[in-house]
Amino acid sequence: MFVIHQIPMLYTYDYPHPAVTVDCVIFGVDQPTVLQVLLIQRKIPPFAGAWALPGGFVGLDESLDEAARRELAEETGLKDVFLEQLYTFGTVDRDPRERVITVAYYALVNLTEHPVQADTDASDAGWFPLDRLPPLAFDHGLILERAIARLKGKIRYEPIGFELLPRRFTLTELQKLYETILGQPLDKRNFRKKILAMGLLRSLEIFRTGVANRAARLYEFDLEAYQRLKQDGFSFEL
Amino acid sequence: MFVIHQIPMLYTYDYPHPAVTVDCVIFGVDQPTVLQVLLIQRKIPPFAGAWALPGGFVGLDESLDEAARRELAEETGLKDVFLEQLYTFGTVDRDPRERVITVAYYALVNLTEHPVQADTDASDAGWFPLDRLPPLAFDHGLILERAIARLKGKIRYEPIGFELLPRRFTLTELQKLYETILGQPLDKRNFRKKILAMGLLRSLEIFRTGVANRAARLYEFDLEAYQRLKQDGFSFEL
DNA sequence: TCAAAAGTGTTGACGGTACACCCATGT
DNA sequence: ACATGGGTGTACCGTCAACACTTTTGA
Repeated sequence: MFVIHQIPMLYTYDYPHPAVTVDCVIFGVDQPTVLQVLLIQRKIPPFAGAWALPGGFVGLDESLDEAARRELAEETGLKDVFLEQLYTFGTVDRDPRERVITVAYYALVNLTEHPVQADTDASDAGWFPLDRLPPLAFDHGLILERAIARLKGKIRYEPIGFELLPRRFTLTELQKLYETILGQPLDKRNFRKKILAMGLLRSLEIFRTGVANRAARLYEFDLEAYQRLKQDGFSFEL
Repeated sequence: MFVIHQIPMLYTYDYPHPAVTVDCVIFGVDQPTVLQVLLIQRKIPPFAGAWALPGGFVGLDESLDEAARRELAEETGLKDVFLEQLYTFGTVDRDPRERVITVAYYALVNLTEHPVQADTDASDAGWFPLDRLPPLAFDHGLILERAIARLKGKIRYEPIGFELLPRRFTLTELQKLYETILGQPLDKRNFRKKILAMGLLRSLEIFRTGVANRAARLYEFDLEAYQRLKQDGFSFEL
């Protein structure tokens, strides 16, 4: 049985109409700093039981960005996060059912301030560290790979790493984050010098106490300062 | 009248199906170095008479990349060029007829070796310098802006500028190209030092003669050398 | 011989990297 | 007192930017 959905009144053109979905690669970190991705377990075929990126079909009355934000909220409860278009995947046989074109987005989330609800549709959701991934449905492994590459590239010259941390963080936490994403150790003194010299961090008179060592000073990312500097052709580097 | 086109047999899902197109931003240069874009004049509404990016609908049996290459060949005769996905545009009212999602690509072309045929469909095509653009149909102005930004960014850290030049070129031609794309003058001695030090250029024993000044040495881009270096974690810079 | 572009080196400033020790805190 | 992570400065080196004159060629 064919169901024709929402054909607009003006539609008089003999053009193909594929299905279009948005999928979201959602990165988060927890302590100790491990990069993780949010996956959802499929309940229905194809790939029933396999894990997949959260996502869904794009409505005719919503933009791609809106669709991505809606799906994100519906399936994980996340709102107001850093979200950016990644790439559009459109090979012919991505989905065994019919031709599906997928616009992939990626999002950065800090787990402490945006707790992720297991999704509303009663399918399982879970965080997976990048080195312990289950087999993924469709070509989602490919999408994830591309998202990781983008994250690694972008984090060097745009201050997006802060999205993954709680609003207040220590310099060591920030450094650990960079080390996990870039996959290489960084020199502590050089890292601090560089990041502080940029003038993007507000240093607070608050310290992380209750640990079995010297209390660490907390910092906040100073968005206004960043926007001011960016206008004068300032470039964030490493 | 509704025309339902190529509904696949497996199609039993009640999901919206927008139209999907690919559009191509094709950059070229001519002498003296001016960056130009290829545009096509529309014959039919909407936006009849206005200029637009070449492009067209994506078939259900071809990938997005294939569709972009096909449209490029059909409308301009160009083949085997540097082509890369740019961004996907999906706001709701981009096209007054119906919901259309457009996957934009950009291409770099050297005019001397790939002469562009006025397209086959008997509509006019033409090159426009970036500072003398006609009003563009749909949101093609937006797409073009994004393509320019991408080109400016990418040319600094990937050796794609060579795609715009003939196979053999002088260092001054290369420098002029970078100056136009980046929109700033570069120091001649520093530019030569840097670009030659990378070891990506094969220096030839051929000279550009017949000009009213000293003959300039010609160079070729050495693709093999680049691929070798890239594997060892080499990074092209400016 | 003139005009027009090709070609070529040096220096100083700056930023990046390498590197080791003392301090504060809780157990 | 000890274990754990917090916090700090310097010296060397390489890279980038600034800068001007001589050479070749055709008109």
